[in-house]
Amino acid sequence: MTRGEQTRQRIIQGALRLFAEKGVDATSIRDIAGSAAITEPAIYRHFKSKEDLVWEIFWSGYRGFGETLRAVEAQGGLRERLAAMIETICGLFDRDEALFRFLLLTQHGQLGKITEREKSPVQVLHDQLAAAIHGGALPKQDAELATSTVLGIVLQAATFKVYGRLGQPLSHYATQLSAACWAALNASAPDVQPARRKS
Amino acid sequence: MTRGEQTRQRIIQGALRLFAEKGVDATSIRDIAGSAAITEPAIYRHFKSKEDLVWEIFWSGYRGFGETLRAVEAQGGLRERLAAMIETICGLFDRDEALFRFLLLTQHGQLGKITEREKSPVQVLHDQLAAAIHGGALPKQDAELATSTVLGIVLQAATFKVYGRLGQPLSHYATQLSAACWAALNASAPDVQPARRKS
Amino acid sequence: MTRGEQTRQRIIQGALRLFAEKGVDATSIRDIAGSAAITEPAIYRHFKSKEDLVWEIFWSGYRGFGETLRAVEAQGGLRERLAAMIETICGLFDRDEALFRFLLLTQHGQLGKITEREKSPVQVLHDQLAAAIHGGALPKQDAELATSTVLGIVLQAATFKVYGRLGQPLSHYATQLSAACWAALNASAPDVQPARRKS
Amino acid sequence: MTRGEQTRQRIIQGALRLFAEKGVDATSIRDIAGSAAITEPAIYRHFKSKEDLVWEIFWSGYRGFGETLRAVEAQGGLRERLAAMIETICGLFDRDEALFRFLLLTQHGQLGKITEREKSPVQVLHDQLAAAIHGGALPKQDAELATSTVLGIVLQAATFKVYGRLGQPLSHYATQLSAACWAALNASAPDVQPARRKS
DNA sequence: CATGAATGAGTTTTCATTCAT
DNA sequence: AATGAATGAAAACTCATTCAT
Repeated sequence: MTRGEQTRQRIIQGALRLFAEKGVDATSIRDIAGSAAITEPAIYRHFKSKEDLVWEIFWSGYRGFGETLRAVEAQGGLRERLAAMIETICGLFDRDEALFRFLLLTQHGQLGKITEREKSPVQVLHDQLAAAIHGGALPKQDAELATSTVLGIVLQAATFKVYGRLGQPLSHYATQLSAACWAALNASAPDVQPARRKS
Repeated sequence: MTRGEQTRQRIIQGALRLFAEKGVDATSIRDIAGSAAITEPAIYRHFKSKEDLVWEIFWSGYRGFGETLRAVEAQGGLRERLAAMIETICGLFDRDEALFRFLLLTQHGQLGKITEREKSPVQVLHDQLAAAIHGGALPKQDAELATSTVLGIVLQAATFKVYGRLGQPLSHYATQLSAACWAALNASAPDVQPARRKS
Repeated sequence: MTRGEQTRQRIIQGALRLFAEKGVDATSIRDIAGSAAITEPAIYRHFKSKEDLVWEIFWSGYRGFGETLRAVEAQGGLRERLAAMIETICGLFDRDEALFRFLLLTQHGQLGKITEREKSPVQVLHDQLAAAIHGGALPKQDAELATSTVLGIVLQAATFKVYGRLGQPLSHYATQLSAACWAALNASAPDVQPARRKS
Repeated sequence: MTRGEQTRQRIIQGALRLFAEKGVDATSIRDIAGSAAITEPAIYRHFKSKEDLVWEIFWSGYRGFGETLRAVEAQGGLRERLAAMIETICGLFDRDEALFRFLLLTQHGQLGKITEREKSPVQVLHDQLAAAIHGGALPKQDAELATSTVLGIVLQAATFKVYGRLGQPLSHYATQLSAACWAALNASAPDVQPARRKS
């Protein structure tokens, strides 16, 4: 690894930590330079702009996440694949919480820039579920809503973990999360009237 | 409503829209002043600082949200109350998407400032679920995780809606969402081995 | 004159002096702020950007110059009008050498931005000469070249004055300049072979 | 020509083009390096500093210009020599417009550095005219003003050419320019009252 | 002879905020 | 209740230049 590449990595790691802590906008180039023990202009030898730096970190994480998800063994039933995916996600979270937090925080600003739809983790999940619904492995339902549900169950747990509402590493909850997802995906058609609001 | 109060409302509405669109940090006092058709210093007659403005909008929305949730008729079984809550949340989203987006986006920065734990919407939900688990209306499980699951299912749907992945108003999906939540909360203990990852 | 307008004038005067001395690029906003005894950001209350400031000074001077030229009494023969114009130009130079120098230095960067052709001093001169040529008051010749010649004679004298090659105020040379211009405009067709170069 | 010398020439040519286009201050070392297809520090192997590079290009052009002018055959009458000089200048312009533009633009900043007065093109012209005035070949007049007039007529034509106000190569206008110069130099004493300005 | 990496000083510009009116 | 003018601090970024290799 060249000296330049080392510096680049230090910038990325420092930036990632700061972004996860304070958010992108609240992190200045000066902060990042400090965290990588270089001067501010040195950053511009490695990244064209702050925006570029953010995007590079975001996309490499997001795409890497999607690729890891896609690499989950395709054999076994959907139930098993789902469990594997969720376990994978939990593992990624536990291994690099800063990256995860950054992705969660930053998605709103960056999602619009993605053109390559196929490599996004959301899309990987969606395609699996859509295929299962189409193939009869899951009850007929809106594939987008199904994706949202699984994603929500897992990501909200990650968020709770970040805020300290969950005490164990996320992986500890993986089986419970996948059971919850599986149940939600197989929920029978609703037959209940919601209670009325007061007043 | 006095003239001052009218201005104050214009500031809040303008700020809310901008915050939801671009985020708090990317919105300047100048932007807000422009959106309320006043000058920048005039804002300081109504709010002590930008931080104060953000907090005031956040907290009134967050608390109002919690109160609305708590106002859901306490009678009826948990299933019905849950359905009512979810329908309420979906309704709030559809009625004021900007506020909802703002709350979602901003929670990370503001949640730490909340001292009054009991009024938060998360807490309302948590308390209901914890009581149900304790009372046997739901299987034994971690109440925090249960809260996370319900919250995740609903909020992720809202997020999907924001990104245009769901076509209908959120209320349209309310019954499906509460069915999914109910199923997830009643998921039987897991008995499946996840598939192994490739390589 | 309001306080703001006073500041604006101080900025313009300071900037003009610095621009004439060192050129636009070599003059920083900090320099200008210093010369107007205010802080740097205060400039931005009066001008949108440095570019805007430069343009505003340039165009108001350039246009004012054109207007003054156009205001020269239209009666009298061309000879008299030309003399009056040249005297006017010399007077303007002597009255505000910094402005003149700035216009001379800066034209290369700004001339392209001019849309309103009619108010430019060059155009005023051109139109007069073109009319005279067309009307027979001057021998048939390229009007652009005629304009260039008159302009060159006068502006180069101004340049020489700036560099200290001419000792008197420019006005002192006005009659000589206009005699030279008149002669040049009436030059008979050339009948001379240029000498050959050595080697 | 060694490789080093080739690089040096590429730097000079690239810099010259950029300087003529955007001006010296607006051209960065990075721009120049790019235009010569080398890296920035490589420039410092050939020139001590940016200032040095500018000066070297300026002075070699300016001096070469003076020398070329001085090389014009000394025999023949003044009229012929003047015509030859002007034709030479026009030729130089047409052959290397970038150099000419650069000299015109940059003179203001560099002229002060010239110590060797005698080789400058302005001085060559001045000396010829001064001798002619002194020897009676031209009417008595201020030699500086005479120099200014000839210079102005020619250089303004070059400027008009640069701005596209003249359509032909400059050489095409050479005879007309020298006729104009000759006439201007022989202008009889003025005997006209300038018209009065309006109001 | 040339490069990759870095730097100190500086650039223009924006920010949240204050003050006199 | 609101404005015009101003400010201190900081933002992102560029510049000419140097140094080790």
